[in-house]
Amino acid sequence: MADDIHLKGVDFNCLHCEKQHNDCEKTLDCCCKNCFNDGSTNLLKSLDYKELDFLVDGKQQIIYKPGETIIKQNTSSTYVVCIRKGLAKVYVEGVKGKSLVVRLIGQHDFVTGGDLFNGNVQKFTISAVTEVHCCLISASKLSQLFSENNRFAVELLRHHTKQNNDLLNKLVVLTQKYMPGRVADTLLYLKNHVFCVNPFSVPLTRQDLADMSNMTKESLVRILQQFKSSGLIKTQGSTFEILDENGLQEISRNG
Amino acid sequence: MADDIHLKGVDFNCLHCEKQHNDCEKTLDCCCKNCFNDGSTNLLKSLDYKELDFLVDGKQQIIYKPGETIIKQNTSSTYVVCIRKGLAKVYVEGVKGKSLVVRLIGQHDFVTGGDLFNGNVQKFTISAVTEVHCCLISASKLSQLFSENNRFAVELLRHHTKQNNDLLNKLVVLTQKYMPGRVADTLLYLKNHVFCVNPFSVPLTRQDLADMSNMTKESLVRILQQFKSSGLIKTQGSTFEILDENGLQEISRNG
DNA sequence: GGCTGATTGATATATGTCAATCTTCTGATT
DNA sequence: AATCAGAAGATTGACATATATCAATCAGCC
Repeated sequence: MADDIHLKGVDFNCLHCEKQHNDCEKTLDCCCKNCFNDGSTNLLKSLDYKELDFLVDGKQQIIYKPGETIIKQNTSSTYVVCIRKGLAKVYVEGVKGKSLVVRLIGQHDFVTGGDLFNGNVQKFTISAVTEVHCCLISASKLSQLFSENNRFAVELLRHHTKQNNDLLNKLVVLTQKYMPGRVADTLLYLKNHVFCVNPFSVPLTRQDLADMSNMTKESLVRILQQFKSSGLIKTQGSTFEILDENGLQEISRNG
Repeated sequence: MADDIHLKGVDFNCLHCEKQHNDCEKTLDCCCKNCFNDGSTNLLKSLDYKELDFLVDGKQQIIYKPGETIIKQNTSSTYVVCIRKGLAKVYVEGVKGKSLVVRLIGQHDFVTGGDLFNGNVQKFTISAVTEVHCCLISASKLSQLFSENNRFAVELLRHHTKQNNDLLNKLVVLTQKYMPGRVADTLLYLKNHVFCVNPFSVPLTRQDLADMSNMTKESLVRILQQFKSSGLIKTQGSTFEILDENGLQEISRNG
């Protein structure tokens, strides 16, 4: 989720805000061109400035309050969402009222999938955990770029492929590991892929963490207590500290 | 998996076999141009003959015996596989020796995903259930087509999006439904998406069916017995007949 | 006839459910 | 700013149950 980007070309004033481009690049906070940077795929790098301008022209910048729904499962949407600020959860509303949190998205994450090119409905819900500033970009603009720049199409396919692989992995983790292994995976995911610092503060409820690990909140709490008394982690309210990452990885491996 | 296709253009002799094009189209058995027909996305239809020729030129046609591995998880591969004949299973080799069958592929199915554009390794294994005739096509050819034909890139993205949605659905089914619901889903999948006839013969072991439903073979057998005595299905060895599809769907819904 | 796979049964266990208590946060009131 | 009340979330415990495991028998098939 956090990755430095290198814009090609010379310095210029950002067309979408009053700052200098250098400021935009530094803060990664305002200029929407920075939205198209995904830690793993970096969709941005295959587009030049002209193409970026085309893409971000007419985008909508929206602010959501904690708890608000950004995209609702089973409604159709032809937007690509990219997060400028804040944390949101992507989850599937399953059977018997249960939810399954598939991933967390934060600054510069990019969400396609669901509908987009399918004409069907979204297969997941995205809702704001903290206040979220994000941009909505029309999907049709993406496809228009494909013929001009086939590297961009390949990047987008890469992005989808990665999501696919992540889902396959989640499928195995959630169905074949015991609870301690699943909680260990969730904790390692939070530390290494979402917050990227060690004592980290999680703006999620235990229920959310349980929905990420496919178990009840009671079970999650019990496993956390076990980890605490084994000296693997330290928790204080919503603050978590990983004390023994190797230990957690061991537990993750053994399922 | 079964879908009629309509090739555009006038009749012609197939360039890749000795038959007339009309025969190829009818039997869907020989001409590799028919490989690029996926029941749901129909990748073929966005390509013209020149582009198809480019794509299938230099493809490899291979035959695999039952049980043979076509693509092995954790090895890299830059091929797209399309099945000309036979049945294969796509599965993930998970933890503690467990396998999870993600989907079955048959005639005219198209498998991307895994590596392809990622430079990484495949995240799943494909192995032949019956004798499989398939074509391997170099992935780099696909990306070369993107700039000439952006509809093709969109179709490929659709294909990926559909796979993504299927995986999300499988995630919910396997984690949130009880065993009867999961077995019902597996049976309905076999009848409606794989074999498409009612009394159907399944060349899979009970272990395979259990791996599709995320349970042990013993549990699977027990559920099947329950379904039999409830009059929902009839089984005789590897032959299954769905007697009460609505009943199965009801069980699927209630988890 | 022996091997592989299918079925059935008895038992163990991981995990969920339900209920009670405890903690933390929030927001209104003074 | 301090206090308090209420609510929402977190934790703990006792119990229920879905599902796996292990072992034995049965059936089909080169």
